[in-house]
Amino acid sequence: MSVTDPCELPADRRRGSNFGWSLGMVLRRWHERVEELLKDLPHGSRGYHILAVVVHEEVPTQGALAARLAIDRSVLTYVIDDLANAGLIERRPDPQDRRARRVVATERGRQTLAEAERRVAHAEDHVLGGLPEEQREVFRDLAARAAEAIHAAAPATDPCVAVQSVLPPAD
Amino acid sequence: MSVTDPCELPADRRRGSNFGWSLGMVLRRWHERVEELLKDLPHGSRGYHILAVVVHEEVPTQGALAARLAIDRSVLTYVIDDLANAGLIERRPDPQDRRARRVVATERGRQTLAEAERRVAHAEDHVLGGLPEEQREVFRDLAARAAEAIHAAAPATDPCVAVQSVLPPAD
DNA sequence: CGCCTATCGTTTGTCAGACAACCTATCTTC
DNA sequence: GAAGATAGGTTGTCTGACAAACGATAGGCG
Repeated sequence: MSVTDPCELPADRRRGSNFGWSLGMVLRRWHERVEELLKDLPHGSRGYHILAVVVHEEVPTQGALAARLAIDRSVLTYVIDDLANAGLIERRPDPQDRRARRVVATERGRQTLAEAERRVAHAEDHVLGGLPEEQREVFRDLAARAAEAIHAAAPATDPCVAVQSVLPPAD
Repeated sequence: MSVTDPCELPADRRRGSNFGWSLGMVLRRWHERVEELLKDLPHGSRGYHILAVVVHEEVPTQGALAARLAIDRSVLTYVIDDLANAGLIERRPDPQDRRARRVVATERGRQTLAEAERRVAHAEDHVLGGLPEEQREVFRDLAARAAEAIHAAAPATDPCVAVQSVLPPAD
């Protein structure tokens, strides 16, 4: 096993952009940790995100919630079911529109979220352990702002990308 | 779990740490874009990452490659198959160990990667369009370093996490 | 009012990717 | 050379994402 040490590559640039890989790596680890921590929160990190939005933001309907989190409506259905069964949120009929359901947090839900957030914050520090303290905050902040911007510009459509082969023409 | 958290969280994070969501958001968009751009590179971003490592780093064997990218060996098998079929890399028997295969890039593979990297870099700027120019580089850099650290500390095991319910005791 | 279309939430089915288990060929050790 | 370890490959299972269809209700319009 004589591996040329990968650390001897000084030029970051030479290795090309491994941004996608890096993000995937960090996210995967985040997921592992959080999923472990929130084992008995219904649907783990999924449930966590949803609960967080329900508690912290005033999101009128399930549809709006799906839009806010950029997840599929059909997913919301059963996650909310289970969060409701766990007594963390409630699904109430909207008096103005009987098609819609308003999702509100229970007190238990609020408590649970608070505890979950403590744990997740801790886990995140662990995940970002490779970065010095102050840079973690920077990273988190940049991620949040990048994500927010992406989410705002939701339609992923960008007609200006001319789809053309990466491959050089066959000789 | 005594909780006067030593690291008093800034009010910013009271809104809940949506770090995981943010990362997911950015990564998802990255994926969409890149997958589109590299449509005819076998296995898209997957093939891209593998090709990048094969070209830029001296990775001895398939197993080492899998370890480097932290992906499953069984995935490598067919991705490499297809990259090889596309004439981008070659799988050569290792003269020292006939079990092992050395994976080397072809000239065509190198050209293809160069083109792919151009496109991906462009796409990434687009994905990070919500951040001002100089912060994008910071973000990329932090991501890379965080990921590298995570990858170095590969075993996700952390015995210090006491698995305990997030939910408050049922009344 | 009766009809038409859009929207909300839900259900169902399909598909791809992740991962474990197993297999064969080869190397290493004793 | 027999036993166990390791490289690569194959197979099967399971999960999660997503599309499509559905019932219920709202709003517009004749």
